[in-house]
Amino acid sequence: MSKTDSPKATRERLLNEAEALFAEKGYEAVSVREITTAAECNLAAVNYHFSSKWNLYLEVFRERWIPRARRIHAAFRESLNAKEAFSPTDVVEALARAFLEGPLTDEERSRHHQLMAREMAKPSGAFELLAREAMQPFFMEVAGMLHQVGVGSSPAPKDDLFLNILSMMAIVLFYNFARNAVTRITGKPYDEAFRKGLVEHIIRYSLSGMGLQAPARS
Amino acid sequence: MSKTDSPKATRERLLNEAEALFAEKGYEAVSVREITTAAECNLAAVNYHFSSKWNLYLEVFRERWIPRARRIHAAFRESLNAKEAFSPTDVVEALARAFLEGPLTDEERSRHHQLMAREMAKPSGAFELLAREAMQPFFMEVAGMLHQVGVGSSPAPKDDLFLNILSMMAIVLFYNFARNAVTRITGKPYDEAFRKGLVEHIIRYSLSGMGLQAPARS
DNA sequence: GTCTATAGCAGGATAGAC
DNA sequence: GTCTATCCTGCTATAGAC
Repeated sequence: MSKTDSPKATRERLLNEAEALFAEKGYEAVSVREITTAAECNLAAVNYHFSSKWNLYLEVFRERWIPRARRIHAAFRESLNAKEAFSPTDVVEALARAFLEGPLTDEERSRHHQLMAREMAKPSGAFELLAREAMQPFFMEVAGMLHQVGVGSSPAPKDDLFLNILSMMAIVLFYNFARNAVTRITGKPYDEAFRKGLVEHIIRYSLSGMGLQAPARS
Repeated sequence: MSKTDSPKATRERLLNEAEALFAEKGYEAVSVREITTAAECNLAAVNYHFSSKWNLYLEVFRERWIPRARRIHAAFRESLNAKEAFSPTDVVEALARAFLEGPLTDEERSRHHQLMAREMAKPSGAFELLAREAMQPFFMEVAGMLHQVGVGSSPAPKDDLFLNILSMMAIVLFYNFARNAVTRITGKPYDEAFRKGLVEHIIRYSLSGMGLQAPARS
């Protein structure tokens, strides 16, 4: 890349390519050479801009993952604030839509959940960041909302509410990080049409799972 | 290890330690040196017994993962065969119990699902094996059973049945491969008591999600 | 800020003694 | 079957020219 590109261009390209590669293959499976080649810059650029491969990884979470999580959370809140009052059903639907057809492009969604799944499988330094700054607070916020509107009040313990939300998130995560497997098993391509059907499925499944709606069919 | 150990001992130890390490860290993050140290044998043993690190990885699936999957599937069938007739509810419950309190030890369960999650996130040569030999046939078997007893018949399309089963599997997978994250978020240790509660939760959530049971509370 | 060149080390694999 | 010794490749990281 020529020096006439905007000054931060290299750093930004490195973050982009690094995120894509880390999401796809995992930290150890990606080499600095691979990243700098993809970013069309020199091998030494990673150490210049981020001082180490490991810190580049952390920076991907700080500068890309967390802001994106916040965008999703903001989309969720907005769609609820658009209503004057909301029901538990509204919360679940807003949640599913924010994560599955919210502000992200499809590729961003895939990356986002792949990185998340990898950190959940084997938490590294990045997981603490991710949990503290995004997951934990958002999880509590949603739990509070649902509790306030009557889900998870007695006789159902709050523990149950936690598991209900977790299970819904588990489904959202799964369909995003395991796209290859889903395609292989269902035999259907993971395209726009499939994703649309998924959103409906997940909303219905989660609502019923949480006991918020009578089964659609008996 | 002394030469007086049974002849296959080294090979078996290698498979055991390799599986544990691959499950915990992923293929690339584990070195042959790490495996042979854990197995208390010589560095060259991997190449002697398995010819390459990659083939050791595949062998872990062939000789450990697939047989274990079959044990789970067998436990599932047995618990249904014990009944003279079974309902859709029985199928879901048998499914959950086979995977969550079936024939595996807790550590085996963790390994099993970690390896599975890794292959689903980024399928390698092992995924094709795993899908063809275990997941795909079992998935079809369960779908057939549920369809036969009336789930997923019209007006609900069979596609919906597929997603219903997938989502249940997604939840089972999640709670096993993301134990650290679950513990971090819920604040509860992933112990025997927690697991018992999980089984009940997953059965209830999945049954309702599939529209098989009225919500337990309204 | 970007490059080349290279240090320094860890990785997988193999040859050959025992 | 198991070991030691070693090859060679690829890795991260850094020094220093431009």
